[in-house]
Amino acid sequence: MNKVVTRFAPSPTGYLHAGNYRSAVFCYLFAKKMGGSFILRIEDTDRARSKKEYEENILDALSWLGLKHDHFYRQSEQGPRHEELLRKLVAEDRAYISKETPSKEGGRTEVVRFRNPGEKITFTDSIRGAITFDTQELGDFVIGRSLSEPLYHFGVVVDDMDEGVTHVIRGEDHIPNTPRQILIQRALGAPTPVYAHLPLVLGADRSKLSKRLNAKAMTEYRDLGFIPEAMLNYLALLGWHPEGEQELFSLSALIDAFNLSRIQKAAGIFDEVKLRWFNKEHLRSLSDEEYAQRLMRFLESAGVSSPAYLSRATPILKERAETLLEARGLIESGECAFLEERVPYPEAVLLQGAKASAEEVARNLKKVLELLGGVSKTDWSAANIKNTIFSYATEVGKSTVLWPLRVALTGKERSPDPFIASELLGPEETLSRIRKALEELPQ
RNA sequence: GGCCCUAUCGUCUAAUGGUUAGGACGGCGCCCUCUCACGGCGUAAAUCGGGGUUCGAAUCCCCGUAGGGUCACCA
Repeated sequence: MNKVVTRFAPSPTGYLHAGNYRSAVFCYLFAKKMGGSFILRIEDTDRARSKKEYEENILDALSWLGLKHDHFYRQSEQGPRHEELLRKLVAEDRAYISKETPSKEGGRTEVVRFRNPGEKITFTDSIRGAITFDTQELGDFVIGRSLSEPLYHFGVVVDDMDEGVTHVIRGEDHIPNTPRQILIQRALGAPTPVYAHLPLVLGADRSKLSKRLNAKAMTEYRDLGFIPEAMLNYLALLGWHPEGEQELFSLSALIDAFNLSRIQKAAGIFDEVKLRWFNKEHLRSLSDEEYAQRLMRFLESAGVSSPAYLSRATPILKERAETLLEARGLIESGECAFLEERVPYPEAVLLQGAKASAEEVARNLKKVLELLGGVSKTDWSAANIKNTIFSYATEVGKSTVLWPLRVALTGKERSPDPFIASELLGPEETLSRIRKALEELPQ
């Protein structure tokens, strides 16, 4: 069997949405699973609508997702080849120059039409099985505006042939295009690739994903603080399911598990809520260092400066934010500011949740100070701190110890627990803030 | 409208003739807990309808119905 070659062939006439990239994901996974190669082909034969900006966005999104192409083509650069084959078809009378009365603005008086033999075409779709069309009703469709201006169907067939594409994996909306393309293949003597038409990705309202109405550009998700691992994982599982119940996959695990036979036939809805779950999970599986790095880059690209305490805040952020944007929100709202400097608080807050007198709280904080003094600086971890304090706290009433301790450290009614706060603050700062709290209490 | 595709909890899906129809997200409830968050446990929730075939149908066939796609000198 020939080496597998798949291609993702978007046209740069707008920002691509999740459905488009889901096709790219499947093409990529299948090619890599089979040890084959993955082609990126920009279909820019419509010079009027194609824009460099959109092409760059596609490249940007694909590289963000980690889908590296093995070959890159720009359809507009195949002009001479397309013209050569278009002329060949005309010479063989499989196509002809047709006189037209332009039906709309800018219409030509001459176009190239395919001489349609009008036979029934049956092809086997790897996802849906046999599909039959009667191509009679297609008529002699147009394949070129002129001999030097090929149209979509012709360009696709020539390029797939020349690039050695063996598997065409694309959206279901291309099913009706397939018989025309097979007709052109036969006229050209080109092989017919294996077709796999993917179910569509729908918006929350069950309508087709549309850039204007309900779909974000892929790069917008990056700006919203989603990480590529999560997006890739989510996209792969939208319309495909591996054996077993595992849901969290890395790119290489996806390649390993992927196959065409477990692809869904029915359309699926793009659900941002589930995407958020994947994002949270993948964010958590990052090391603290990696997490801090990504968040720093995220803040930088948004023009926000990273606070000095950012890397220490990671454990807190990981627990509380599902996206990098939420992490940014926590930083900006001062959620972790206590790591930077002591946050002042009214005395009432210190006592509020303790439900105890100032004298009792002072006594407890002194005791905590004494206990913590016995913890070695090299063993200064949340677990050790908890062990050290907990039995005393339990004995005298947890809320009378832990609440004021936590407020002394974080200055807030609601915050991370005092153990993790102590760890992140370090021994000197922790002890100093407890002393400070004691000074402010009536003796 | 013609042609084509599809149909399991709200959503993503498992079960390829025999299961109390399973899992995940979300929802709800309980627990954990000094607060907030995290987490743990539990729970409600589905085979579009009607006919066949079969001892037996979510699964196979037919007919409906519903949804979607497509019918360009766009891709």
